[in-house]
Formats: sequence, C-alpha cells, structure tokens
Amino acid sequence: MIGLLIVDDHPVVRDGLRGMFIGDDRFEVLGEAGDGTEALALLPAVDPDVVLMDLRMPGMDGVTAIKELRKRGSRARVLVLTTYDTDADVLPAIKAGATGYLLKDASRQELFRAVEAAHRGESVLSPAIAGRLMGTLRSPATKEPLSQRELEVLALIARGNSNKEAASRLFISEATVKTHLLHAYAKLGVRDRAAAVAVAFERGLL
Amino acid sequence: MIGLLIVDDHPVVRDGLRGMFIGDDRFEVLGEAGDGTEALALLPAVDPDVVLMDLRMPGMDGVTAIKELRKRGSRARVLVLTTYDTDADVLPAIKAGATGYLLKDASRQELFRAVEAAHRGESVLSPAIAGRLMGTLRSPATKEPLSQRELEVLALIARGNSNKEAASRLFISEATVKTHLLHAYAKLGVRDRAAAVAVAFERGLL
DNA sequence: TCCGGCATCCACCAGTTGGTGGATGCCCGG
DNA sequence: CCGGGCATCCACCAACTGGTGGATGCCGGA
Repeated sequence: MIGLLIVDDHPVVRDGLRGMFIGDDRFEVLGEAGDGTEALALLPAVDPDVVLMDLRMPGMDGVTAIKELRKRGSRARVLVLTTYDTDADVLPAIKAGATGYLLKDASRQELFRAVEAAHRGESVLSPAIAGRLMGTLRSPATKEPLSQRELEVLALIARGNSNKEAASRLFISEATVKTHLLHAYAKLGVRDRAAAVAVAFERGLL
Repeated sequence: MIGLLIVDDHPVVRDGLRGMFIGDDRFEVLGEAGDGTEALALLPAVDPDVVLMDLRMPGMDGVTAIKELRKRGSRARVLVLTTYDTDADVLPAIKAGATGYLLKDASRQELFRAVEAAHRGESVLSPAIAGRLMGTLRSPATKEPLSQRELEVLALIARGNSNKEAASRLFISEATVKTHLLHAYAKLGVRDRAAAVAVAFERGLL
C-alpha cells in the first residue's frame, strides 16, 4: 500500500487524482494540499511514500517545495505531475530532486505505474520529457542550461520589459539583470535579446 | 437534473469533474470525451443540457467544437472550463458561442453554480475573465497580420541582426528597417524587439 | 482622380543596450 | 581551505534602439 500526498492548486485535479486512486487497494491517498506550504505542513502528519506534485502554483511553487522536502530529509519520493514540459520547468524540478516527471495527459495506468516506480526509487519520465532530455544530452556542450535566474530574467525580457523594468520586478539592480542577460546570451550563443528570445523559444525554454 | 457532457483531454481532469458531480443529484454526467470530435460524435446519443468544454486539446479544439455545436443547432449550453485566461483563448470561445467561461481553479461550489446558471442560459464568467474582458473592451486588441516585409525584417532581427545589419542584408536603409519594425511592434502590441520575437513565436509567425 | 496600403527613406534625440573590466558574498563539494 | 558556480553589484562608454514627425512613389480599387 503506497501512501500518497496530492499537491495541486486546482480542486478539479486534486479530486480527479483522488478519484483515480481510491478504487485501487495498492494506493491510499493520505492527504491533499493546494500549494507547497500546505504540503510541507502536512508532511509530518501524513508521512507519504510518494508526493504527487504540481509545479506552478500560487504561494510556494513545486520546485521550492521539492527542495524543502529534500532539505528536511523527507523519505517521500516526488513525482511531478504537470501540464508543462518546457526545459524551464523540467530541469529545475529534476535538479531539485524529483524522482519522476509526468504530464497530466498520462493515462490512469501510466500514472499508477509511475507512482509504483517512483516508490521503488526508480526514475520515471513521460516519453515526451525523456525524448527532450535525451536530445539535450546529445547536443554539444555549447548548450549549457540557463540558471534559474537567467531564465527568469529572459522571460521578463520576452514580455517586453527593459532591463530597468525587469530589475524593478525582481528587486535587483539593472546591473544584475544585465549580467544575467549577458550570461544567457553567451550560453545561447547569441548577441542580443531578440535572438536570445528566439533561441529560447526554439529550445522550449520559453 | 442537469445532464452533463465532459470534454477534456486530461483523464485526471475528466475523473475529477465526474467525481465532483457524482454525489450531487442536481447533476448527471451523461458522457465524457477527450476532444471535440469525440464530443460531437457523442452529442446526439447523450443529448446533454450543459457541455463542460476544455479549449486546448489535440485533435479538434474547444473553439472549433463549440462552433460546430452551434452549427448543428444543438440545445446544449457550453461552459468553457480551462486553465487559460488569455484574450487569445477567451475571445474566440465567447465569439464561438460559449455561454460561460470558468477557470479550473474554480471551487466545487463555483462550478456547480456556473453549471446551473449556464443551464438557465445565463452568461457566466470567472471574476478574472470578467475583469480582463472589461479591460479589452476599453482598448480593442489589434491582431492585424504583418506584411511580408515586416515579417522578413522580424525574422532577421530574431536571428540577432541589428537594424543596420538587417538593412544591409535586405539592401535597404536602416530607417526603412526601423519603420517596418515599428509597424510590426504596433500590430503585435509590443514595445520592443524581444517582445515582438516572443509574440511572433507564440503566434507561429516565426 | 483620389485614397489606402505598402515600401522606401530622412533627421533628430533621449533612452537603452551590450561590452568591458572589475568587485563581493554565499553555498557546496572535493 | 579552495575553487567553481551562482547571484549580486559598480562604472564607463560606444553603439544601438525606439519615438516622433515628417517625406515620396507605386499599385490597385472605387
């Protein structure tokens, strides 16, 4: 019997997941949370084997929650279950310590298999993500991943923010924004913001 | 008793929705579909009062399905239930004939109220969408297509060319490049090249 | 003929960007 | 402890960008 904690900001999704596992005696849903903070608060009480974790949630997001879980030395495995498959979403989650990464289009059977595999400590990736990661690994070393901060800055620039505006939004100086950008340009092999945005889109970073 | 048809490509979400309505005798889930085509095929057999429709689905998307429903003169009301609240998603759905538009973060009670209102033929909008529509009506969206030349210039900019370099490549003056760019910015509703590139990618122009 | 859309072009100027060459501090792993 | 990576920050400056307010010419349709 695998104990689960479901973390997702959408009530519909939480209900759907609970409903999926309820009729199967291999699994027991021990609790639910709407964001990372709630999940972490529930953790000691419910002590799940596997946490099904969404990434983009208001309040504490999934990556931060995974990091905190790891920091607390929790025994729970984290299976990310999300809509998003961009590198900007996948890599931070995997780096943070997720055991698996599934997209929400997974069938019930796929989901069950993934939970069991995650419980055994096996890595689980949806085929789409696996393909993407394999492509990334095959690519030349020029394809350094952008740091979290670099991605954040780039995302703001893509939304039309000037360096100054991005700085204001991130509560840092314009000089810092520029530094992150220049690092991103170097990693992406471009010379300016427009080209950086283009390459980021082509690589699924944005 | 309101008969429902649930249309969503995510099994989790379909299960979640079915689970939400199952315990309430005001509603009956008559069927489920993974995309527009399936939904339309089910329609005559199940004859729902309200269709809960996702928008972004592989195969036939929600907007197309709504249009087809209206074309067939179906009596069913369509309540859009989706994650996306951008104008690009909301407006086409409403224009296509959706009676309501809800986001997936709606609570169970909100959802039930919305279904009942939609059944009565009342328009339903989540507060976030209502606010956004009000804003849009105050400043109409500009979705003009870019001219061939504007696209050419934008493509070069996306490759990292400065205005000067793009001008050289196209055998025109830098002033002309700038004029095309400024026109493109206006049409895309952005203020700079980075944002223009982003929007162009999002619209499949690049 | 007139008008609108498109392409082309100019000048001026304030603001922004990218490059350069620094710097500090924190965290983590060897 | 040391080194690397990341985040943060500074100053200076040449080049570039975006905004503004013009302009001409061509083509097609009313």
